Amino acid sequence: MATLKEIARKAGVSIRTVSRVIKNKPHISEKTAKRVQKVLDKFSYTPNLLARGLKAGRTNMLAVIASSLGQQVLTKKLACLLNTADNYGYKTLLGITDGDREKEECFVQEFAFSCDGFFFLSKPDNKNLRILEKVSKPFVFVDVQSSRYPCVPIDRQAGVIEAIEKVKQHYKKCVFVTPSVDKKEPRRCGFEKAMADMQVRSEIINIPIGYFEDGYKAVERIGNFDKTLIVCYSDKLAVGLLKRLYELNIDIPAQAGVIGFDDDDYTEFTYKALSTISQSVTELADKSVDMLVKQISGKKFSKRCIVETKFVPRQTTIV
Amino acid sequence: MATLKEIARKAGVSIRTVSRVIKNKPHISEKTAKRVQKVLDKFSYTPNLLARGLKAGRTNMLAVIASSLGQQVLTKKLACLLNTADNYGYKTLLGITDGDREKEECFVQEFAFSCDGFFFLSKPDNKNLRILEKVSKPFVFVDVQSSRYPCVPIDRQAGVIEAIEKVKQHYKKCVFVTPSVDKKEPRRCGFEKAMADMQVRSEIINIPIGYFEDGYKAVERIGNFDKTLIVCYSDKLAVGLLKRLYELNIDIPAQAGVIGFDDDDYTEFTYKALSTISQSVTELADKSVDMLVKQISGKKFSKRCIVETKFVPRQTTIV
DNA sequence: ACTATAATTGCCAACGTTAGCAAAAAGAAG
DNA sequence: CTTCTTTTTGCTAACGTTGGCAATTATAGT
Repeated sequence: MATLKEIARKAGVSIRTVSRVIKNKPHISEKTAKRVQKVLDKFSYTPNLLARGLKAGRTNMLAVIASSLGQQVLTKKLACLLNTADNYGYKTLLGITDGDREKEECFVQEFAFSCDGFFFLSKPDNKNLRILEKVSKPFVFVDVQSSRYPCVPIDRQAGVIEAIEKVKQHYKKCVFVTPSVDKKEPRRCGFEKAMADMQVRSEIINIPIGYFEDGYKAVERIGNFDKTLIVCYSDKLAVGLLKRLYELNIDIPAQAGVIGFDDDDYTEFTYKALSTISQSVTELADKSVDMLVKQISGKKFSKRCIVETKFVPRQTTIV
Repeated sequence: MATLKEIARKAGVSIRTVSRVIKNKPHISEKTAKRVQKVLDKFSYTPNLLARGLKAGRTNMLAVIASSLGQQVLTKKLACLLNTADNYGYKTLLGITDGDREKEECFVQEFAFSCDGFFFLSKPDNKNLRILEKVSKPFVFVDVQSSRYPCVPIDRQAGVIEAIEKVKQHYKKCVFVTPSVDKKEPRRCGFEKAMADMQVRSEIINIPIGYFEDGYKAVERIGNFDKTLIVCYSDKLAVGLLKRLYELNIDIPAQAGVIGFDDDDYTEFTYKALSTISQSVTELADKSVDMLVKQISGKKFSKRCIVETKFVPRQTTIV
């Protein structure tokens, strides 16, 4: 862990000269450059990024604030974000908040000087917005809809509508299972819009959370299965539900069709491969990183950039 | 983003005094302290951690170098690590290498000054060990067995032996399905040891990778199912396999028993809940963080600290 | 050989924080 | 009103890097 100063001494030149070699700046003779380079290599010099960051006022690091790593899609988004950021030459700090706004605030403050910008994999909120204002660093809300702040939302509503459109003719009744009570939640809206132009019975079932178990239990509340299409808020929900349908010996996809959301990797290998709605995670990452990097470098950028979803029909729906 | 200097000016005192207030140091009158605190609050001062780190030579950050975020267990380990580190007062840098040793090297160099120590969620290797020596920062290999370096290995062998012991009396034949060709791989060793004292036929089936699909395909190579116990290298493998067994209408757990490894969250909700071998992820994180923090603070620490596994019997084995 | 010009190199302050030490102010004792 | 002690406060250098500017050296032109 040699410093510039030590290298300079060993090479018999000044710090300034070593710095020039490192930064590949002109105004240096080839001979000196070579000699210095040799010493640099020998001691395998690594620049101190703290010092650099302090001097430059920028660090080439981005921070990701996420609420958890429990959801597979979320992890996928994170992985893509890191990968894309790396391709843009940015390293990454990670803060997991467990949904705790205090922690979120704390991370933002801690990271404020150590990074050039923030990604939020959680919803905006008065608290984090106020903090963000204080630290005045660029930020992007990933997978969030907002009219006021830079964001890259996912069009879940369209995904649900597309899926239902593609399979509706085979079913006589449609059920939407969701843990969200928010009437504006996009998946729910999608379901309701799709129902509007259909002559079938429909129902919305609210369940506690969105976990496997809740799906499993939700089956009892759906009642009879006679060409019933079950649209689920998440894949986890759908997979739990699927297990109960197996136990009840219900014929899938004839008696009951099931559609999940997220395209988790295991859904292709449930006993009946789950039809689901997939989000383009790489596109999400690309757009988010692009938006943040543009902000950082002061370029023009559009504050909102929608990512599409896609219906992936498999064995739990009739095509 | 006010600095000490600005605060000092606004409060009409010197930098040194402000610093004293921030660090809660003595030799300051209560009156002055209060006045300064007020200004600090007003401008919501946040210390510049780059400057602090530079001065102090330590940053209260740890770096995690992981090969990928694709595996659910790996993500769980990462999440626990971050959480535990946070409880110890350490923030975290994250580097995903995709198994690329070059990238690994690059991350270590980049993070060298920005963190106080490293976690490796990947195997040791001449390359990373050499780099680590150069940067001379403490490190811990998480979920890795090594006799020379600080590590927290998981006793997979014992897990497999325990699981087979508990169910063996019900089966006439045992099969181990693995993507690893390494004869020393702990799960394989466990299988072979367990077989040694059994009067049953046994077989090891090697498959390309360890993904769902490979498990699905492996079924054809197992042949007939007459009280056959299938022990899998991973849950993904087991779940893929399970799907094929469903399609072939094989009675589980009577005709075929299946045991996975990892305890991924979806395994509880496959059509037959998967019996699996679980790793204590929190214990792994606790021990790893403890080991690294002790190293950093120069305390004594044991270089090796084994984490146990536990058989979780569910519906795919006869108990 | 002697300037004039160009090429190469080095000094130094700054980024924001910290802590040792010295200076100043306040209080106590004579 | 001194003098001595104690408390409070401020000056300053350092951490490693960077870049402006000045200083030095080499090169060319007379």
